[in-house]
Amino acid sequence: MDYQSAITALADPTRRIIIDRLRGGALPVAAIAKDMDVSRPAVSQHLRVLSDAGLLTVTPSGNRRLYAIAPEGVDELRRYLDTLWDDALTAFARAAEEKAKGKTK
Amino acid sequence: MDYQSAITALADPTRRIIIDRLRGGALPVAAIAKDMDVSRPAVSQHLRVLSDAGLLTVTPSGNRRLYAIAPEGVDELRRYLDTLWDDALTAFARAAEEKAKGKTK
DNA sequence: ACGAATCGTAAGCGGTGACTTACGGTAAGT
DNA sequence: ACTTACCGTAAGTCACCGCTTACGATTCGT
Repeated sequence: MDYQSAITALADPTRRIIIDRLRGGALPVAAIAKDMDVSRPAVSQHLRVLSDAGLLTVTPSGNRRLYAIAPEGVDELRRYLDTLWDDALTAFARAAEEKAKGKTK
Repeated sequence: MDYQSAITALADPTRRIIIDRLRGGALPVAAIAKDMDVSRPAVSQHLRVLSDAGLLTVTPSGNRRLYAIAPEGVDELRRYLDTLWDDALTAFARAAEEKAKGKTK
């Protein structure tokens, strides 16, 4: 369960832009860095972080390297948030119930 | 759609610990900061960030202030990750399909 | 009314992280 | 073979963020 590094990776705005650019499918580094307000090496560093977090897959294709979103990595985050959401809901429901009981007493 | 501040807030390890302590229900600041490796003011600052991100609700109760997880804030993150997950899956499937077609040709 | 408890905020400091420039390495084009 | 394109990495700088200490405000207890 390495959702920790995944959420840390997604905390950076630039990295979220990169992720958004990869929603349509795999892209090489140059295409990702095109028309972005940071340099290409900066994008490479971000891709490194995202890959280490398990959010991206890298497939060398001749001269270039194709980066794509790894569904499994995203799913880890999803599962963490699901448990958090469940606990929050049950706690919320119990608090409302106890508050109602306190009112009537 | 303020999932941006929510994911930034959850990026900090100390804030995730705070969130975990609130899974069972609402707690005052002193109870949250108890047996934690940071000072109470630090916890207050983190609670501030989490509240601003919409992840916590604050209800003043006399002398103390009760913090609880806000299900709606968590849900925003969930929805963001759901769309990301969907896009990642469709992109993954299409990539596999095109790769198969390339093989047969 | 006075002291204690609970909590938020201000000021200041230190460390981490994001960025740029510069460079090296590999593959493709001619 | 030589040049060009694509990409990762190293070194260095700088702003931001998390932490502590100190202080002030509000509320409870007696």
